[in-house]
Amino acid sequence: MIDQKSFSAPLLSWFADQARDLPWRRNYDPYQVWISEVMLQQTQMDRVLGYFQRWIARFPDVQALASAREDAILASWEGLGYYTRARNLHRAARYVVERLGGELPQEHASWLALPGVGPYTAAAVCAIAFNQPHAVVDANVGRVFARVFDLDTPVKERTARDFIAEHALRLTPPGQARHFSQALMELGALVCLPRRPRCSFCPLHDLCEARRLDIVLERPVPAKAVTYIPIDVATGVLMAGGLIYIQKRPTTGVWAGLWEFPGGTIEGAETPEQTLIREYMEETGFRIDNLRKLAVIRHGYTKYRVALHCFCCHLPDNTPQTPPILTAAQEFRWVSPKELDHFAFPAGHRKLIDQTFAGGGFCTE
DNA sequence: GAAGCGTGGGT
DNA sequence: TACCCAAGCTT
Repeated sequence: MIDQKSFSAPLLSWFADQARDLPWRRNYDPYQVWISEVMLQQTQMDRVLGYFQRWIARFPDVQALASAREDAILASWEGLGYYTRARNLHRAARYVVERLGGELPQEHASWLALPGVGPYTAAAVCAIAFNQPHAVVDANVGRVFARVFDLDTPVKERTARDFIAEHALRLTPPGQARHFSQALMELGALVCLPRRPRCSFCPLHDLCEARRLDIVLERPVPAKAVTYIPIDVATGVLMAGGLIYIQKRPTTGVWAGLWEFPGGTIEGAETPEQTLIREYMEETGFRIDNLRKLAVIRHGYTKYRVALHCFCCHLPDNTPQTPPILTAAQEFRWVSPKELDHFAFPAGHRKLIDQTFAGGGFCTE
């Protein structure tokens, strides 16, 4: 079995040389480490950096986050996806301020108790911010270990997970948890890549069993493939008097708490226009007319691949602007095109906004 | 354990 | 184009 020093020494040396200069690595402020870890869940570094800088400027510490409004938090998160993460950050910050005297915990178990903090994030924050030894196992580390130890089952399965966690902890040198845990993830992100591994640059080259057997691309063993479901959806920008109707989604489910234009899935033999008229009636009680096609926007979320059929639409003359019913939203507003920037929208709807109102407003009649 | 929860970039 | 991929958590 590989011993601690022969594994960690070349890895730490590589990390000291190759680690990226990331904002939270300047002083390892626990708040910044926490935010970065949550932002990085299920996404990649390049995508996060801009969001992180804007977030820290706007919510520089846990007190600022706790006292922020949820709409402002979601607006700062718009485009990152998995919006429950942002709502849980808000809940956790309020808990820390109200129950923990505004001090972030330093105990692994206390972190685990915060909303949105699971096994990975609790271990990562304690290792990276406080230099405590924990097994910090993300998808990168899973891939590195699957290759170095030639694991022949998917890394998400129990036996492989337990093996990886056990050895990640065993191989952590005393007093080096901060650097060791990051080095493993950094190696997975920069060298031990999924499809184009750069084995000739790898500090673990001589230890790697998959490399020795020349089966690096066969590790890790893939989990069951996801099947995607194509759907057609209709949505419409309702205009009246230069203002736009928007509504806030429920507190649970997909895009919880985000704002959107009404619409829904095209059923059976419906045309997109028929769907939109039906959905407006079901969701708001508005009887829309004068539909005009704007665009078809393609995007995906979770297991769905969406063709979003977009319209501009209006209300008949003398229609009251308060929706008679509101079955798919917490609240509604009429806003100017400029004000749309202050609300968080799902990515598909934001694309629609960018296309429709680029250059000062097209659909304003 | 499985499913729900987003998004954009790479190949 | 059509996949595949990513520093996970919750229910």
